[in-house]
Amino acid sequence: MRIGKHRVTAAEVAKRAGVSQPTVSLILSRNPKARVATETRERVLRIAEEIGYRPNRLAQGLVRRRSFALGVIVPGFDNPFYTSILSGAERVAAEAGYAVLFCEAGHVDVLKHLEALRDRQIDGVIIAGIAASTIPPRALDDLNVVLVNQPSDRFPTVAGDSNKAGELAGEHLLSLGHRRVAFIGPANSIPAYRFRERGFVQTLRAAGVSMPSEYLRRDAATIAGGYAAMRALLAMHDGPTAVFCANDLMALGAHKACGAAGVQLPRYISLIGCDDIEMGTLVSPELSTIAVPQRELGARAVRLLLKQMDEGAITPSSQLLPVRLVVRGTTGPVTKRTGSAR
Amino acid sequence: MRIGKHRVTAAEVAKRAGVSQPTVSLILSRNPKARVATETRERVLRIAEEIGYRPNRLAQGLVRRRSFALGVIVPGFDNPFYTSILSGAERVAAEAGYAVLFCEAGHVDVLKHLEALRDRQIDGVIIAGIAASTIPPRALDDLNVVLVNQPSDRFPTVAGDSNKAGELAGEHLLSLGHRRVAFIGPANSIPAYRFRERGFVQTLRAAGVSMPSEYLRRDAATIAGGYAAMRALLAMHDGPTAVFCANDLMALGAHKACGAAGVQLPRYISLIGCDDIEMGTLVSPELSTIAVPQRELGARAVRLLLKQMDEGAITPSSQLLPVRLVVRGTTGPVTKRTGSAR
DNA sequence: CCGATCTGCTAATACCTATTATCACACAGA
DNA sequence: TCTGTGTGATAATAGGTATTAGCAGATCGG
Repeated sequence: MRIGKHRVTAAEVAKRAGVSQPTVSLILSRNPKARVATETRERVLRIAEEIGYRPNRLAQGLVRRRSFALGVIVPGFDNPFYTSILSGAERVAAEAGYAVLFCEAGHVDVLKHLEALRDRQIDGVIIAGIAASTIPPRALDDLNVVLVNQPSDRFPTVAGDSNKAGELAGEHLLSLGHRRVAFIGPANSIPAYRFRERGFVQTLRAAGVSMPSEYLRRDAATIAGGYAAMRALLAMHDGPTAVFCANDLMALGAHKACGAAGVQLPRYISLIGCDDIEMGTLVSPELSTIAVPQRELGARAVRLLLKQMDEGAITPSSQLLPVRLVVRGTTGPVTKRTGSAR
Repeated sequence: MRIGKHRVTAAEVAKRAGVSQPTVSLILSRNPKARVATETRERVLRIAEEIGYRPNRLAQGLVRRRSFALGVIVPGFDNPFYTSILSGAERVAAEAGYAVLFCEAGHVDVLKHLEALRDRQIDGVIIAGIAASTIPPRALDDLNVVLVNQPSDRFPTVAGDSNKAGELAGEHLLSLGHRRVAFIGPANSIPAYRFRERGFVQTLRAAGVSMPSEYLRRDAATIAGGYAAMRALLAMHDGPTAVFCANDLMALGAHKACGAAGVQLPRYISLIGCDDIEMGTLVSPELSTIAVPQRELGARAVRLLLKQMDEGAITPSSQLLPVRLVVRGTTGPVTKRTGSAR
């Protein structure tokens, strides 16, 4: 095993400065209770700087029972939505001197990840895109947790307003005159997707539009899933004139299915997604969607976690971030033809 | 500051088992040199299991001078290429019991990241997408480093065969009859991009095709960069009939620029990228590209790192992974018209 | 001149594990 | 009985920091 060269320790700084190690520690940790002569402080700081002393965070963590590291658990990297969250989280964490231990569920069981994080005396965990209800409650005992995009009465949460997202999508399609409207969502749904669906369906119902059960398609929350679901809708005799997808990835799959079937968007079908990932602007026509502030979700989750740790209180607060309708090219007024354009 | 409940320590296991803490440590760490009575071993293991003992990795790291954590530094998450690498790396690392500290350059300076990793007694670092030559050599002293997608005589590397990628792209375009061929690449280039460019240009030259300097466009390695570069090419009087982009992100930007300008692909222009990210299959026509095994790059980088650490030797080996031409919809035979289709 | 208070620092210890040296003991051989 | 040899455990310590209690000396009030 390769071992790095001799590390500079606080004891070494102490020796050179002619003081004791605790004095160095007191000065470096800027403990306000510490009374240190200005002259001594400056000498120690100078020497520490000179020989490049940096406290060993492992030793620090051991004695302070704090590792200055956070864990972020996401379902996977296939969906840019989560990588953006991660990106936002890492920025804030790094600025605050925290490391981010990143865990992809799916590769390794979530429980294993949680155990590994616990072994590292992790200071807090952010869970995004995984339903907390699927995690045994005691696996999260004594852990600082912040959930992203799902409600909880046990942990603080940061979420985009999923219900509102569904409403906006519904209102938008209704305002364009659509009445035969379908929904494509994932099979075993995490809370955010359920809310999007609910807000959508309720908005339709409030307008007197009901969604037949065969308009409700469930498949994997991936491009392929959206593709398959849209194919099924296109194959119907009385297909919808508009489709709302639970996330942009599925919407892009649906977009592709329309392209493959020669169904023009938005002429024959209006399509709207949710998330606002960059990929949506690459396809033609560009994807209409509901924008969710992904980076901001990650950034706020970390801030909330840090705050929670400092205060020591688990205040199940929940932040709901606003979402925004983004009209691009895949939604348009309903046409007089039948929805099925095959 | 919130502190977790009493942690189960080795000392506690020892007390309950009626042995000393070192005995527990010897048994749990499966030290082969340790001679322990079978009866004692089983008792200790049973009790450890019962009360849920797990060694504190910070304490372990302190004494063993090893943290069982790796750092991965990537330029950012905008490019799925790097998230795939990260994903591959995380899988292998997690299976081997290593944590992945993930660092996004750009947010925080690379040197800051490296210092932070060092403070955590990191066991090794994987650097992807950042030219090692831009990092002060001594910032990497005494660090186990593996570079991804760039050559080095100092560190082991894992890379896709970038030169070959350029050659494949060149051969493909030549075989379709193209002679007016352009290249779009990033401005300040990391090595992989330079090799792609070189392989491409040399292949053309070997076939007697030279690339005029105005066909060589440089811009940011993003969608926007590719878009701008392609716009410039489209605006030319004698534009190219085929374009090779240094990565898929730029190619997708170029794709979009063609769409916006009403230039049909591949009828008026053939377009080929490099990387093979999933987004390439979403656009229509789908993007032809050179596939680089991204997950495999990440996975191998970790394996190489682990091997290097175990052996204690810095053997600057380099693995070159094969790349593959993927013909989709954006490349086709050259037509008789002039390349400029505006 | 004596206790009280303050100042600036250090001794001692905790955090939790891994590792080396050593010890008590039993047993075999001479 | 004494020496030698395993066997199975432990004592002691290291690893690098933070923290609490306390100490020596100075200053001060009475």
